[in-house]
Amino acid sequence: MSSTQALRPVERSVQDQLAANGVRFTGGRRAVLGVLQVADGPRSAAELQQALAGDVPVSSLYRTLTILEDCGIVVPHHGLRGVTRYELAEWIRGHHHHLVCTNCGAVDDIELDEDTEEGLSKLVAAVAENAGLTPEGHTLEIEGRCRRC
Amino acid sequence: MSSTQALRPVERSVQDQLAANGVRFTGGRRAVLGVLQVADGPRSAAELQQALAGDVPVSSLYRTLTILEDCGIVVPHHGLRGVTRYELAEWIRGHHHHLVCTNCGAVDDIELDEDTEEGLSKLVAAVAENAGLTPEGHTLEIEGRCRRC
DNA sequence: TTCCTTGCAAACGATTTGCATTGGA
DNA sequence: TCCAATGCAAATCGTTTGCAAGGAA
Repeated sequence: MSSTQALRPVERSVQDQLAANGVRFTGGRRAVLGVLQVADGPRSAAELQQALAGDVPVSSLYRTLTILEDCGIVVPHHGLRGVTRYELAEWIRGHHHHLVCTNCGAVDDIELDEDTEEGLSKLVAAVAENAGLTPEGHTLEIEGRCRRC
Repeated sequence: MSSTQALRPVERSVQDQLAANGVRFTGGRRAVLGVLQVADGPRSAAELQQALAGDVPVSSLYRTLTILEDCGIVVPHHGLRGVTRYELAEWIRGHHHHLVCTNCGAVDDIELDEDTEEGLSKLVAAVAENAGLTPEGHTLEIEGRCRRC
């Protein structure tokens, strides 16, 4: 079957982005992308491996993640205990922030309402200018105990 | 000589805090504290080792950092490539945020003015409550190219 | 003397890399 | 066919831990 035909818009954009870098959109990469698309927060290589039924070697996972990061499809998030978790880039997933559990390290996405986010952006711009630096982005993390902890 | 007499206020508080945990304020711990006091951003174990002239074993450094963290003297910051950097806790260093260079990974401290910080705190409280989580803290990171990059 | 602290080396967990094989355009 | 992609195993890197020696109260 022609997988090109069945592509959803996001996958189409990703495929284009990969193609622009001379990289193929293979089954393994598609699978990782699929998990990240339905995830409610960043995922580590180990978590991805589990989500993918466990028969994917870690080396391939890390290579996939590195490629996707280089192509601007995913971004890394460095959380508790040196574990790196990945999530879809902002142009795919939208801008958002994180709730980080200080106990178990779980990370959940949150979106701020428009007014709040606009206020935050202005704040960031002002502070960055003050520091003589061009802001490329910002991250707000709120720390606390998640419901399970 | 009596080192107790020469203690600056910060060191006095730290000593008290350590004593409350049944922990001594030894030379090694004093040295690490000294480096962090003059640092303009979080420092990793490797960076501390270099700053300390290199003759301190890493295991001791990590143990020192763990102890200081347990006693609430320093807090960890997880940055690029899974490296953990430590900085003095807020009650010593004051509440602040970070400028992170997207190119070289350097982290600089920044302080927001009072109004801005108050606005941010309210925002955090509102968002956290909305998410059913008690906020214990927040981190705002502004990303961009630092002056050198 | 009694613990706390330190040093050294081995152990660990996350991530990376070399190399041979597989697979798609 | 040709080069990217994958699997496996070994290597690396940051960090942790067991154990014996050193030190302060």
